[in-house]
Amino acid sequence: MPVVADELYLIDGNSLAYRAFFALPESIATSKGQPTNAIFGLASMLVKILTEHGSRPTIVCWDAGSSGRKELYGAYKAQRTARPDLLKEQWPCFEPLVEAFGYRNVSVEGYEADDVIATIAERAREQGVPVTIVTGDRDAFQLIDPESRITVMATARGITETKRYDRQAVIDRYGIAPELIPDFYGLKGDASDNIPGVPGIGDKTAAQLLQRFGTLEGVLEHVDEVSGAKRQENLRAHADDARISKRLATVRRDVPVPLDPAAEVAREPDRSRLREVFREFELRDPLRRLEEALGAEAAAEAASAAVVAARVRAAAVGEVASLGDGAAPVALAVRAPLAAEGELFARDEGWRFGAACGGEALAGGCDGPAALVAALGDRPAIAHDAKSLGVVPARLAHDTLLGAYLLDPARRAFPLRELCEERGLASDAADEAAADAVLVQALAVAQRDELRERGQERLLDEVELPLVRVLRDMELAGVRLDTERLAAIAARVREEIAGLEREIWDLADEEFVIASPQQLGAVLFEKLGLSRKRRGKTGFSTDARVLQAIRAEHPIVVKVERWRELNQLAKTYLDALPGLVDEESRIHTTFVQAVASTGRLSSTNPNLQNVPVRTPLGREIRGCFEAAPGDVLVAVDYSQVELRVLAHVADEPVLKEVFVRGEDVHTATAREVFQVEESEIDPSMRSKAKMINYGIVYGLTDFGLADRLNISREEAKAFIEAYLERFSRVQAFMSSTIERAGEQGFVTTLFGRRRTIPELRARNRQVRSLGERLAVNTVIQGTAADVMKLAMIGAHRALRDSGLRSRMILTIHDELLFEGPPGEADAVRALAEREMLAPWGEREPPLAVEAGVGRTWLEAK
DNA sequence: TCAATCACG
DNA sequence: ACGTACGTGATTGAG
Repeated sequence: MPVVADELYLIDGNSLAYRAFFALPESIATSKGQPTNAIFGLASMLVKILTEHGSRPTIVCWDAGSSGRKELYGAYKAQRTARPDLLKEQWPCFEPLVEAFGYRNVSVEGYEADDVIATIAERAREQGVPVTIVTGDRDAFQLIDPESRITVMATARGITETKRYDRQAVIDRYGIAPELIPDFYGLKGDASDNIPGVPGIGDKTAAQLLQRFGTLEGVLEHVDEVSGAKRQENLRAHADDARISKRLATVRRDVPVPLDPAAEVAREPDRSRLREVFREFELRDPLRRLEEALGAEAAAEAASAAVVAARVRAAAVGEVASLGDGAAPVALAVRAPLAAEGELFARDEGWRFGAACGGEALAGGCDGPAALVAALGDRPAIAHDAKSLGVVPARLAHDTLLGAYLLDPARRAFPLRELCEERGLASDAADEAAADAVLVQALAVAQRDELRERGQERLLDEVELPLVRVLRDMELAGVRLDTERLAAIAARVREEIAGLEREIWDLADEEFVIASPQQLGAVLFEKLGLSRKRRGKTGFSTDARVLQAIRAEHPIVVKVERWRELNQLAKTYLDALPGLVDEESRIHTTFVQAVASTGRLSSTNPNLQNVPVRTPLGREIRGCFEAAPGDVLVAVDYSQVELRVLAHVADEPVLKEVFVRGEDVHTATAREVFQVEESEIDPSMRSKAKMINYGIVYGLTDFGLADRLNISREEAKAFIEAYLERFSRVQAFMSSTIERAGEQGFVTTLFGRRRTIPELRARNRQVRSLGERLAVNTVIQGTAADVMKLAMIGAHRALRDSGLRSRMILTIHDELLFEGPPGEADAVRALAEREMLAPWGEREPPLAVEAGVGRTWLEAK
C-alpha cells in the first residue's frame, strides 16, 4: 500500500469562537451562571469533526496580537478586538478544551489566526499533505489551490452546520476562482469584517467585473469601460478603498511558524480529560454525542473515572427489606421490560429491580415497581422520581429528581445518568437496575450536601417530598367526566364547525386548510388583500388579536375566529377527553413536579390546568367535569394571591392597606393610577387597572401594556409611572430584586426556592431585560407556588386526620378542587380555607380564599 | 422537530 | 437602535 500523507485539519479558533458566541444565545450557561455559549459552539464543532472524520492531525490556530494587516482600518480592529466580556470570560477555556481533544494549539505572536493557517496550509501543500481548513471566515476561500488539495469547511447557518468548498464550489458560489477572493472582497467589501469595498457593488457586479477584467487592478484600469455612469464614478472615487480592501482581504503566507505539517500526527483524544471538561461546562448534548462517537470502549473507561463501587448480589425482590442495618434508607430502581421483537405489549414479568444500601446492592427480576415498593415495607426509601413508581414508598427519604429540581429548577430535564455523569459518578455494577440504584444512592448523598449548604433541605423535606404522596393520591383519584353531556356538545359543535368551514371556503372561493396559518394567511392577506399586522418568522401573523383588528374588513374574518375557537376546543377536549376515562368515567392526569422553573406544578396527559372557562363553550365543557354520583365538588381558590405576595415582599404600605381593608384591588389601583374618586371608576377603568396589576407581576413594558390596552405607548408609560409613583415600594422592590439577582446570579422565594438567572448576565440587552422580568416574576410566582404546595400538604393531612371521606382531586395553581358527600361540603370548605391560609402565617397583608360548592366544576366556581 | 396558535393561572 | 408581560401543555401543519 502506498503511503498516503494523512490529511491535516487546520481550524481557525478565533473565527469559530466569535461565530459561536454571536450565533448562540447567551442563555447557554452553567447552572452557576457562567456563560458557555462559545465553549458550547466550539466543542460541538470539534465533536462533529471528530465523529465525522475520526482522529486526524489537527491544529487549532489563534490570534496572538494583530499582524497589522487589518489594522489598516481602525474600525476593524476596534470591532474585532473589543471582545465582549462574556466572550472574554470563556476565552481561557478554549485551549484546554482543544488539548483534551488531542489537538494542538498554535499561535504566533504578532499574527492573526488566518495568516498562520495560510502559512501552514501553503507549506503542507508543498509537501503534498492534503489540508482541510475549518473556519467561518469567507476569505479563507482564497487558499483553495487549483488541485483542491486544500479545501475549506465553512460554517453555514448556525455553527455546526458546514459546507465543504473546493475550487469548483467556490466558482459555483461566487462565479470566480478562489485566488480572486481578495479582489472580490476588495470590490464588494465585507460588512462582518468591516472591509469597506466600493459602494453599490455587490456579489453579482463584483463577480461580473472580475470575469471581464481579470483582477481588481484590471477593473480599476478599465473603469471607463464599465457600464453605468454612477458605477464608474463610485469606482473612481473609491479606487483606493478597493485596493486597501483587497489588501485587508489577502491573507499572509509568510508567518514564522516553527511547524512541519508533514510531521504532524493524529493524537487520540484524552477521554477522561475530555469528559471532565465537558462536565465542568455542563455540555450535555455535546457530551452525549461525544460518548456515542467514542463508542462502547468509552463506556468502560467512563466507569473507571469515578466509580461508585458496590457488591451486587442476585436476589429475589423480597430480600430488599433485609438490606443494610434496617435504618439506613434503601435506594430503589426499576427498569421496564423490553418487549421482544414483534411483541406488542410488555409482559408483566421481566421487570428488573435494583436496590442499594451502603456498599451492597441487590439485583433481580420482579413483577414491577409496586412489588418492589411493597417488598421494602416501611424502610425509608430513596428513588429517582418516586411518583413514577406508581406506589409511593411509605417513607420517602430522598428523591433525586426533586433534589436536582431544587438545585436547578430552570433545567429542561433531569435524567438520572446525566445527573450522575455531571458529578463524575459512575457505577461498576454490571446489572443496569442495580447500577441505577447505586447511582441514586450516591447522587442523593451529593445533593443533600449541596442542599444543606444552600439552606434548602427543609424545602425538600417539608415541601417537595411530602407532596409526592399528595400528588399521587390526586392522580389516582382522578376527576369524573360526564361523557354523555360532552358527546352532546361535541355533536353540536362538530356540526357548527362543518358549517363554518363551508362558509369560509365559499367566501374564500377555494378549499384550503383553515388550520394552517400559512394557507390562511395566503387567503386573507394575498387573495383578499386584508391588512397585515404583525409578522413572524414564516409570514404574517393570523393570531386572534390580528383577526380581531381586521374583523370589519371582510365577513370571512368573523367566521375564521369562530372556527378557530370551536376547532381548538373540539380537538383538545371534545375529541380527546372521552378516550381517557376509566371504568368509572374518571380522568387521571399526571402532575409534573419537576418542570416549572418557578416552582409551580404542571398537569399533563391530559392537562387539566387549562380546561376552558372564559368563553361560553368553554364553560359548557367545564360543566362536564362533575362529582361522582351523589357527591359534590368544592372549589377553593386564593384571591389575587400574586398581588398579595407582591404587596408583602415589596412591603408596599398602600397596596397592603388595600388588602387589609378588604377592598377590591383593581378598583383601588384604578383610583390611585387615574387619580379619581371611586364613584367615577367605570368597568373599563377597572379592567385597565387589572391589566396594569398583572403586568407589574410579569414585568411589564410600556409597549406591552399599550399593545394590550390598545392605547398609545405614551399613555401606557404614563399609567406605569403613575402606578409606580403611587406604589413606590413596588418600584424599589423590583430594582433591589434585580440588583441582588445580578450580584448573586439567582433569586429566591420567600420559602427558599432558588432559580439561577443566567439571562441577567447576557450581553444582549433584550435577553438581559428578560432576565430582569424573570427575576421579579419568579419571586412572586414562586412564592405563591410554595404557599400552594404547603397548603396542599396541610389539606391532605387534615383530610386524612378528620376522618372525612372527601378527597382533594385537582390543583390549578391558585385553586384546589375537592370531591365528597354533600354533607361534608361545609367541613371541607372550612378545612381547606384553614389549611390554605396556614402557610402564610401572620404575614401582612393576609391572604384570602373563596370557596364554592356544586355538582359540576362550573357550578362550584 | 419546530413554529404558530390558543387554552389556563 | 431594538423588541417588548410571566409560567405551563396540546394540537397541528410544514419542513
